[in-house]
Amino acid sequence: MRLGEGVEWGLHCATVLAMVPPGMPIPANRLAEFHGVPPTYLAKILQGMSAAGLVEAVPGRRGGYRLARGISDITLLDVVLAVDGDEPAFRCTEIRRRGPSAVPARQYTPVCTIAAAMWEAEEAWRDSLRSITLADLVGSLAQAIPADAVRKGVAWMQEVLS
Amino acid sequence: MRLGEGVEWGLHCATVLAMVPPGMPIPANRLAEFHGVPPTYLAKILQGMSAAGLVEAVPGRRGGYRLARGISDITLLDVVLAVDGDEPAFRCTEIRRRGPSAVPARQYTPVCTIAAAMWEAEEAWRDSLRSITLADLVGSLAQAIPADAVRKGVAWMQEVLS
DNA sequence: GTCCCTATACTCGGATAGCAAGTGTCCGAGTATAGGCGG
DNA sequence: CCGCCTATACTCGGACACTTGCTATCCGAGTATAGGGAC
Repeated sequence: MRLGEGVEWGLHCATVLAMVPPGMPIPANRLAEFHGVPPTYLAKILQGMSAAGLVEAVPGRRGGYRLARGISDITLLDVVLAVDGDEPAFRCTEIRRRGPSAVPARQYTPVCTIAAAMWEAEEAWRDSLRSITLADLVGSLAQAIPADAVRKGVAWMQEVLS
Repeated sequence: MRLGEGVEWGLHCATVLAMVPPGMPIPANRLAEFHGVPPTYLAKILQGMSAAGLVEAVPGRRGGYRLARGISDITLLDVVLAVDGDEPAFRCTEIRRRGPSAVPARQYTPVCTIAAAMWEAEEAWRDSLRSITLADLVGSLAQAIPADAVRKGVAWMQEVLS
């Protein structure tokens, strides 16, 4: 199982957007520089988050991206699904109905037992991600980020957005 | 997030191996026919399960694959990790240490807060899969599989393995 | 001094290549079996 | 009739193509801003 590389970027960008003054848009270019990632590809990630209604794009000169909802109304699951897609990880192709033991379709249970177990596990994963909001993350990070890093980050932001 | 196609096949094969008389080897070719999947690719999947110590390969004429452990000692997580690999889905590339806010490495917490949250969710997923054994699956399937399908499957097995 | 207009520079958005990994396939090495042969 | 030997057919295992989707990039459409000019 593999999660796209962009998920990490999307999460970090959402965190940054949750830390700056609310309503203040930040260009994708600046977010890319801030994280040291390819600007053009990060733009694609942010487009996905915009399409999912997580962030809203502000066009024009002083434009950029800003959160579309409050930091308590955005969960980690929202970001992950927006970036990576909301298709289930386990794909059931109903192979139980194929081969020499196949019987008419109406005799089968609606969902395959194996698939049910796999999807239940996925639901546990989703529940865990759903239980953490950007607000929680900001709270934890306030303790975790080195003071010097905060200082340098704030200074850089104020400089490039002047 | 996407799980490989072979995971489904591996799970169904493990289930079949858990239902036949213990110690009885079944060739990969028969398992492929039984499930209606490409034989050559399924062989690759079973090789992975063999390398992981889940099933053991019996060479020679009446050979095939059989479970290497009791059906109560094999969990869904074992099968999934054997087929799909045990790398974590979320890959942290430590982008927090890059860009203009970077500070010396010793000032950072050992693990990124975001990565910790993601990995905790993965652990919930693993816990859910770990809690279900092949024995549990066999018990559930005994109720779920149509009686006609069982009859046809057993008859086919006895015929091709004669 | 104030208002309006225009040109600009910057932003997002979608369409376009490159590449790695999953998907699918093949052939060779090895072994238990089945049959035949000799005793 | 019994035991041994050989040839066979079947098995797994690893090495080899192909396709999908992730990764990365570019250029065009649209807009808020900044400056200049007119009143």
